[in-house]
Amino acid sequence: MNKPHHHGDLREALIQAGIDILSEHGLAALTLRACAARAGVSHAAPAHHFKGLPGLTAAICARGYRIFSDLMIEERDKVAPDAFARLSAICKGYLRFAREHPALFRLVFGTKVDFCNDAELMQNSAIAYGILATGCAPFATDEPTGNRLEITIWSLVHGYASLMQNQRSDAFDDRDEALEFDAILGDLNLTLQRNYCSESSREPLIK
Amino acid sequence: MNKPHHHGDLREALIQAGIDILSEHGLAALTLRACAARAGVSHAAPAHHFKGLPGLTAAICARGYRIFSDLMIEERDKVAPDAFARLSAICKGYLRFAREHPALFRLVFGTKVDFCNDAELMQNSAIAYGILATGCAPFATDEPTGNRLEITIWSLVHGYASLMQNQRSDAFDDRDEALEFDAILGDLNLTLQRNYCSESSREPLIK
DNA sequence: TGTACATCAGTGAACGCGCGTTCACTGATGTAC
DNA sequence: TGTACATCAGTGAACGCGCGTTCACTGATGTAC
Repeated sequence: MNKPHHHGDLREALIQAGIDILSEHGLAALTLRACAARAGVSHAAPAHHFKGLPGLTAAICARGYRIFSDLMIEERDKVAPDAFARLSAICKGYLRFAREHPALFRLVFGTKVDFCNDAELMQNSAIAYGILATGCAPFATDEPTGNRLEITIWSLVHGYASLMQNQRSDAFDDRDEALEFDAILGDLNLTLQRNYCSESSREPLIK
Repeated sequence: MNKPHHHGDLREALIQAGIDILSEHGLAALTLRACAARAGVSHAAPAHHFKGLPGLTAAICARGYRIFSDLMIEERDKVAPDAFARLSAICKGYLRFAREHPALFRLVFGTKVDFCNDAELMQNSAIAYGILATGCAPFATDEPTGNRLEITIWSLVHGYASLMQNQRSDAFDDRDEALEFDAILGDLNLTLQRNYCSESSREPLIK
């Protein structure tokens, strides 16, 4: 049995090949043929297994969300159980995902993948967003302020990650992102603490 | 003279064709051949005129930055000369660009275009970022806080625009973006005003 | 004012490339008996 | 335990498609004289 006809775990091999290709050659290089070649199978194999390119990219995207979640959880569980420290750590994981997996970040937040037809993908993305939402929860007091706070933090960290990745300005050159983002959150800490520490001082947030 | 050999303004026609294609069919549909067909010229014409696809996309990207700047200026000049109102209006223009020109937004902030080889493009992008920076300036007191404040606002509005555009969560369904983002900035107003109104209360921002 | 000529913008046919898809096939797997 | 057979994962050749590029060309423009 030197060359088995059945691969064994073609699915996993193709997903991993896709992740590697994204990492080495970027989003545009993610094709059925490239993944097949990297996994060492014929180029018709992925089309057969995933029912076309959309199926493969959806699977890779789902894996991307798991990597994303793992990074946020890893950072969060490093720090003491203080609400602000934990939120800050989750953001650190978010930024690590953007920095360590730039093409995967673009895939996951891009328009290339149709989410609706893949249950695993929808579930994994919900889990990832849930981690961030849970990190924000201690600071939220009521609707709609609570939801708005979550969106504020999310926008902030996502925008920072995107701009950092695209390097669209000298302002983002050569900086220690994790440290700087911590400082940004530190600036906001004032606002967050108004929600967190005191019930009565809520109304300035609603404006 | 029913069919002149020389087009007259091929450059402008191709750029406009590209903008239209982006708007109607998205980023992936932006090709030399599609732009040529839309502009009514042979498909070799844009390759000839712009020295290949990178040149054409750079020109379209430069135009995108001008549209972007125009929207921010238009909104800014609508409101009274109050620093916070003006900053808020500039952000409104930023969000309008993302909503009204989603594919162009993706082109302008994506990785498809090489900025370094196009002087007009670099200049137009610097102008656009300058508008936002100028809007932030009244709230900045000193370095590095001033620069960090600019990055905070920029990240916030950019992240909000990106997430809104990608609709990656129910949290972004069916909302009045301009209104909500105003509320978000309103939440931050507290922090901004600490910088703006009072010189002495500066140090909590540095943390 | 008119003629000759250089320039050059845009043409259209041809090329090679990588892509996703299709399809008859092969050979390993696993079940029924 | 052994045999027959259905299933199905992966093969490899072929296909058509749209892409960017190339290149000899055509015809309008504008300048020199």
